[in-house]
Amino acid sequence: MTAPLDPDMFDPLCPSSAMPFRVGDKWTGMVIRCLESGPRRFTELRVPLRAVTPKVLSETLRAMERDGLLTRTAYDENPPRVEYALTPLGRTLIPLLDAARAWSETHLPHLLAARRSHERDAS
Amino acid sequence: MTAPLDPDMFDPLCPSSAMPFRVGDKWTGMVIRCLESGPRRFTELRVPLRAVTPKVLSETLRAMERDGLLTRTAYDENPPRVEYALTPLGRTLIPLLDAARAWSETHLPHLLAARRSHERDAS
DNA sequence: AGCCCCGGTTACTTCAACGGTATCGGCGCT
DNA sequence: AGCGCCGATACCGTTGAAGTAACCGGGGCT
Repeated sequence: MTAPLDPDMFDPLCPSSAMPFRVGDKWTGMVIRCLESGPRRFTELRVPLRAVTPKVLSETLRAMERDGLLTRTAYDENPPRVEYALTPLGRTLIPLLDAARAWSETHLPHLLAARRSHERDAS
Repeated sequence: MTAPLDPDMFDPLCPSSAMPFRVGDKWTGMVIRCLESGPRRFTELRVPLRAVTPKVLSETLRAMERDGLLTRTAYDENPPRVEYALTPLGRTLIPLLDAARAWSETHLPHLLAARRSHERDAS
């Protein structure tokens, strides 16, 4: 068992939504970050990703499974238990996420400043 | 003047549309690649990006200008001339595009293979 | 009986991105 | 006069991702 996920891992105030790049669908990158440290259950993923409705999360997970980025393992227990785990292929995306994060830390403020100054022009 | 752009720089058969990441809007990454070697005119950009309608291209360019990724310079000549050039900020995205391309060359075939095998399951 | 848990699904709606076609203004060329 | 060039813009339609809200089944607990 790995440590619990921080509910504020993806602060709504985090400007990641303004990042000029994306891995897969809107939430794919965050799912990878959540699974980086080990397999997680559906409900466990919903904690840091509480902004994502179950429908969208399950769509995202099924798309990632289809693309071989993660595996879905259902255990025939009660209550039901399903675990999602990154595949080696999924893990190859982690360096890209790291690069994206590093870019954001360095350059995103410039981009946002440019955007704001254009908003001022328009007003 | 830089060398003319290859009309097949973005082959429609190129699986870039299946890439699991994106920089900005759909065409932002390709615009950066087009401007990497120097400023380009609107019509010049339309050659390799002939799959993009002028409307969408101009939207993309204006969004990038707003975000400080490129500059738009209009010369008061006849016929009109407008040049787009990457800013230093825009150039900082090039290493990310390189990383994305390297990932695709190495791993995209695996992803596409996984996707195809799932299609087989569904059929 | 009634409620909770887990891991979703279903139906409906909203919204922005994307795309297609047509058109514009100013000038020069023939 | 008519056409073409350049760099767009206007109008409209399509698409697909995302969001909202409600619900499901099977078992266990009280």
